[in-house]
Amino acid sequence: MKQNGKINSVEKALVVLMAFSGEKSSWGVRELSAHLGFSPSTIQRILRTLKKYGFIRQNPATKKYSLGNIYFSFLRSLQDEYPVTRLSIPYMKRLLSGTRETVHLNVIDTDGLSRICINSLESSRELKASQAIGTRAPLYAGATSKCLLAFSPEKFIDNYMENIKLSPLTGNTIVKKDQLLNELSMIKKQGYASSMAETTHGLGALSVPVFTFSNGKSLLAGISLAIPEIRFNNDKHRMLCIEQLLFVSKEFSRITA
Amino acid sequence: MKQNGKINSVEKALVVLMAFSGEKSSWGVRELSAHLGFSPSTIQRILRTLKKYGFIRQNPATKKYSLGNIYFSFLRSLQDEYPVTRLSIPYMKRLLSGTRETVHLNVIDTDGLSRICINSLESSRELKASQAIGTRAPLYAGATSKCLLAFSPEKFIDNYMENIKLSPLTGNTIVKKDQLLNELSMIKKQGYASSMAETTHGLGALSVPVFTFSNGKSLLAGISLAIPEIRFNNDKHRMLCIEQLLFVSKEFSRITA
DNA sequence: CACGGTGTTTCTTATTATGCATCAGTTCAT
DNA sequence: ATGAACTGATGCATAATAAGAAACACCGTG
Repeated sequence: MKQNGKINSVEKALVVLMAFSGEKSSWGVRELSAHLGFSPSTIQRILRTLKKYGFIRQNPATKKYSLGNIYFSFLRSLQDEYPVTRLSIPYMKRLLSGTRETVHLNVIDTDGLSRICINSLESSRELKASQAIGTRAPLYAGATSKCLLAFSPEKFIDNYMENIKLSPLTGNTIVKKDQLLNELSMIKKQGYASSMAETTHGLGALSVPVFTFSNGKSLLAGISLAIPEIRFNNDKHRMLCIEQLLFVSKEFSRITA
Repeated sequence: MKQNGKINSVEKALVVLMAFSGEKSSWGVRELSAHLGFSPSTIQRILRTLKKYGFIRQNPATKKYSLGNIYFSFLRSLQDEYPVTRLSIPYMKRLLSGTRETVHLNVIDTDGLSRICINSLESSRELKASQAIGTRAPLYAGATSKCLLAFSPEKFIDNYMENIKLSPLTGNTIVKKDQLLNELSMIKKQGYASSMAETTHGLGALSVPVFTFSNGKSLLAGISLAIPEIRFNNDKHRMLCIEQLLFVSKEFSRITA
């Protein structure tokens, strides 16, 4: 995780901050110093500043640092940023009770290269897919990604396809561009996207788009079901899921029309 | 909002970042410069760096800056920080369906001076209280705050009472320390806290504590119902709410025992 | 009691953040 | 059209400050 190249103090602070978003949520000064390759004194000073503003906290007993409460304040503003989060809640609930599968809401990330999960309702079944808020995946793999891509403006798709390299995440990931383009046009025709184990082994997914019509039709987000393979392969169950998704996709558009 | 006194570059970046968590979620360079009192070039450079790491985004059309998607990644770590978030979900759902009032989960903030809302399920009624995630309130006003304070360790309460000044938020806010102390001991006796319009006009609240027993009994969070005055004054409804809260408080403690 | 481990601080130097002035667009009223 | 008044973005010289080595203070432990 060593950083190389010139990097200014603000960047260092952000890198330090991001270290708390990964697998490890609690760090000591020297530990983090070793991990990031900045000197302990630098790390210590950055941590002190971050602490001062509530971005991280320090356990008084163990002296270790972990994430602070300030992020809860940002969440509220993010929901302003994505009104779709609020609007989609009733539909997601209906899907959860109607299919008993994990429902999640995704948007194309600002980078234009990945989708990011911005809301999730988990199935109450014993065997279920989990899809945590904040999860990212490349925009070419998985039903949700393909769905978002398929219903994006043509020039976005063209630009994306030109610049992307399709590296496989599993054996099922689509790696040929013409195959992906074919899939996209099919998705657009049938109104939903489907995938099996394109990002994660044993996990299938179904996804539909939701639109806004405030100034011209434009894609807001994708609503998806994440379904364990064993249930995904049950044709009757999968059909039921697809039906409900298509219904939600249509209903949602009525609201935002 | 002018900043005075010495402030280093990292601090400036954090102040800039925090400007996006408030009422205004979208800023231009000079606009933010005027608001914070930093020079436009400084603001511009900080914004560029924040953008580079995904903390903020820039609208390509309007050139304005707003919050980025990175915060969703922090959410997962925050849930590690507060396992109570996950644990309390089924109980909160039960309360919502049982009372049809807005349910929210709160913890004492790191500063030891306020409570912060870390989860919320909104009532589906037409007239309802809203309690957004990230909301803060001083630890002396409102049912939730009083509840959290009442069930904190004695030395914490003592220290708090010594240093705090009770400024009224509404006409109903408790401003006398001995009166507050009396309330606290009563809350501890009856197992729940109650308030009417102590922080917001027309809004009542009921709150119970949830504990962990992992190493000695200690307060984890407060679960609360936010209830519009008209329904709060209905004795039968209020009693029902209190009953259900007390039940949840007891049940939760069985889980963490 | 010394050792190895924390987090934290001091101090000097060299790095780098700063703000002025300027550039490069956009918008809008003339 | 044209120019004025915005906007965001940047090059440059200088002054402010971030950085790193080393030391300090503290805490358990062998």
